[in-house]
Amino acid sequence: MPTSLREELRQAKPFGSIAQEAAISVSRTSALLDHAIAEFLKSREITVTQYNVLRILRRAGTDGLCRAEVMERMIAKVPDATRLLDRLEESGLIVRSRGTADRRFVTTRITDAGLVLLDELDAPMLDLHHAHFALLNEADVRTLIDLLARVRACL
Amino acid sequence: MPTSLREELRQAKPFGSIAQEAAISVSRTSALLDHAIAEFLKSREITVTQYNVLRILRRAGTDGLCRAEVMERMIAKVPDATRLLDRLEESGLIVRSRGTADRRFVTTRITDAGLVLLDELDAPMLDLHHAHFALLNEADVRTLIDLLARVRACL
DNA sequence: TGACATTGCGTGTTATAACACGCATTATCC
DNA sequence: GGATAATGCGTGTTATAACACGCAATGTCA
Repeated sequence: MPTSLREELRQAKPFGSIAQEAAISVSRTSALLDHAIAEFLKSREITVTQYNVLRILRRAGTDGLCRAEVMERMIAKVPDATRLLDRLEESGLIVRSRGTADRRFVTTRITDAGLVLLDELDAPMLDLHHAHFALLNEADVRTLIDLLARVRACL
Repeated sequence: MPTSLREELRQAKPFGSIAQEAAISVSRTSALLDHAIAEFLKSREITVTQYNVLRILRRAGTDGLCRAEVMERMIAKVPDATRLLDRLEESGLIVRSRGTADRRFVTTRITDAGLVLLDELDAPMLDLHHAHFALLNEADVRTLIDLLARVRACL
């Protein structure tokens, strides 16, 4: 039997409603998952946000993406995109070049160094993800994914 | 049919594994839920983190809690607790007083102003939570809570 | 009872997030 | 085709997060 959320958060009284408990469950679980990922990525001198940007740019391939396209693919909203990309460029993991057709666009691409870093992280990250969901069988995981998608449908 | 995570994040290729898709689903859903809550609380000049502290202190009652006790009840880890409480004290929503028995402890209590603010927020917050899970019936919500608890069990 | 470790909290500093604004470039409309 | 608006991005500034360190109070043990 897994520990209850009330025990985890040392709550004496029950939640005000089941919807509230569900909302806090999602936040709490996400915080723990993200924290575990962040701790692992810290060993490679990279944040979760930076890691997600690199994954987006690897998917984009040699064409790259402009600033706004990268951001709309992010899991969480990032208002200060410019300086997030600045830091990745300083680290040599991405390069930027102003567009030729429309000079307002700045195309961002992942570098070889960025690709090497991501490739090294792929296996351990998959292991982490599998470990985090090890107590659920595949049907449970699919149910979870489906339920969460239905929550997002009205957001 | 709810939109798929791949569409939301504009991903052409499928996920590397179902565990990865589940992890990203949790993060994405949490980010959207938290963002909606944050936007609402912004109208009352308060952040989600501050709101959670106030709720913890309201539960604690007149005895209050020391800094560390508040933090272990938080949903997400907060390293800079002192100045978070500083800001709440400056806003007049909490008060702090150094302990008499053990002068290392600083007891934090919610003020009347803090209680009034929370009471005003209770109904709209419950409405928000119910709206966010409106597409799920009660059995679905309980399933979601249970699945997430099982994920946290090995974290 | 005095030296040492432990606990709880505050402070200083750096990095990042958040917000508003401004500049350059392109599209639109008369 | 020139004024105006819209778009995409960068910059300046303030607020908050994150990290390491230090101080004061208490516990521990010879």
